[in-house]
Amino acid sequence: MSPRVSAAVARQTRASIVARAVATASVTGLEGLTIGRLATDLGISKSGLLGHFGTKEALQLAVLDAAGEIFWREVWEPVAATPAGLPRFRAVALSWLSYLERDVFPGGCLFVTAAIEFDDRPGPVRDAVLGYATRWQRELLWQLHRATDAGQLSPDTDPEQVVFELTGLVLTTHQALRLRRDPQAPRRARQALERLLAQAASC
Amino acid sequence: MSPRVSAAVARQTRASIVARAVATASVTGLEGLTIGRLATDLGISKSGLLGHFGTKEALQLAVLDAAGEIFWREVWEPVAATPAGLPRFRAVALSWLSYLERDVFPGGCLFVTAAIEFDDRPGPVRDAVLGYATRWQRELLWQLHRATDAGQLSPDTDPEQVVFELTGLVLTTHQALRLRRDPQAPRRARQALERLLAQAASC
DNA sequence: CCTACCGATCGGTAGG
DNA sequence: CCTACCGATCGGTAGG
Repeated sequence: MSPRVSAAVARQTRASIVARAVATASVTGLEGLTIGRLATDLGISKSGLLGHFGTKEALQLAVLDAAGEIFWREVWEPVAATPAGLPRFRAVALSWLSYLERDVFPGGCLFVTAAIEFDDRPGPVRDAVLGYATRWQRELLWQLHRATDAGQLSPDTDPEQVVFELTGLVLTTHQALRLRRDPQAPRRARQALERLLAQAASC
Repeated sequence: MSPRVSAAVARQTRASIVARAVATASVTGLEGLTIGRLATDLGISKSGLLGHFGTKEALQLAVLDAAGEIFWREVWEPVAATPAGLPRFRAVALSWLSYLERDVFPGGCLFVTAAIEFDDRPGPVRDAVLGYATRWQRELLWQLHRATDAGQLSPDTDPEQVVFELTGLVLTTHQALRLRRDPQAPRRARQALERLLAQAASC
């Protein structure tokens, strides 16, 4: 028996579901996603939609996966050619802030939202969110280690401290842009970033 | 005819509902609150609970109000006697971090959660969250202005920048404590705070 | 990918 | 007339 639609069409349908779900979840959160609403938006049935994932949790994991790919493409890839070490770290940090400014997701960064939503809910979604955050942090730490190895930053620099503070600048920028609608935030963040790097260069 | 229960008992019932809702909402978010679940937890009926507020939105606003009082009591009051200006600003900042560390709410700071949850949902709840955030920011700005007036910080200091960065330290500490379960976060935040203040003192 | 349902629960309101 | 609650149910929707 052949399936009613080809595997290629099914893949395309699944991709369109995930794309729509990523946009929706950035506004409502991953828990705020509902199968029925999403199906109606896409003009398909609930069961037709759910058939691609099995459970709502599997859909949430697929959304995180797709959001991760978008994040990588929008933040990392534009600066991947920058020389490794301090130049690349600065470029990535600025790219991260630019990504917030460009409203890549309609409701702000999906990972910022998901981290708050699932920090107290053990399970595969929390594990996935933590996994993405950890991998991103490791990427940043790696560039900082290369920067200290190359003498671009002081050997006294604590890379974890720098990443901790950069994450704070991103989170406060996110809040200022989305809650306060304050367009000055990225400028403030860039200013703080330069002080942070200057400090790390010469302490 | 007299009411079946006294106004005093009613007030007490309402207070116990709000207290429970604050704790629940810090974990599930303000939208994750449900009348039925809350009523069951408290051993009362849904309609008995809802009679105190009228709508779920009114309950959410009551929860924010109660959380604001707790925040004020836990963060501001312990340091209210500190001399105004820089000493009080530093004390408040440390108190804010200590409040995160002490797990005053079981699911982390309710305002951090609510800000993410409602930043894209216009309405009275968003307005209230923004209002609390703005008042808190003004309180911090006021101490910084007194600090510059008293010569405790350089006249070149940009108070809004300092509050922006302090907020970032609080948010990254919140994420590190709750998502990563990293107990080192408050120490990192205090370290960054001292550098931030030292910079503002002598630029 | 559909229609047709399930057990349950949603926010909110009826009369008593 | 008021309040604070009850058991039951309103119209709809949840995940499956």
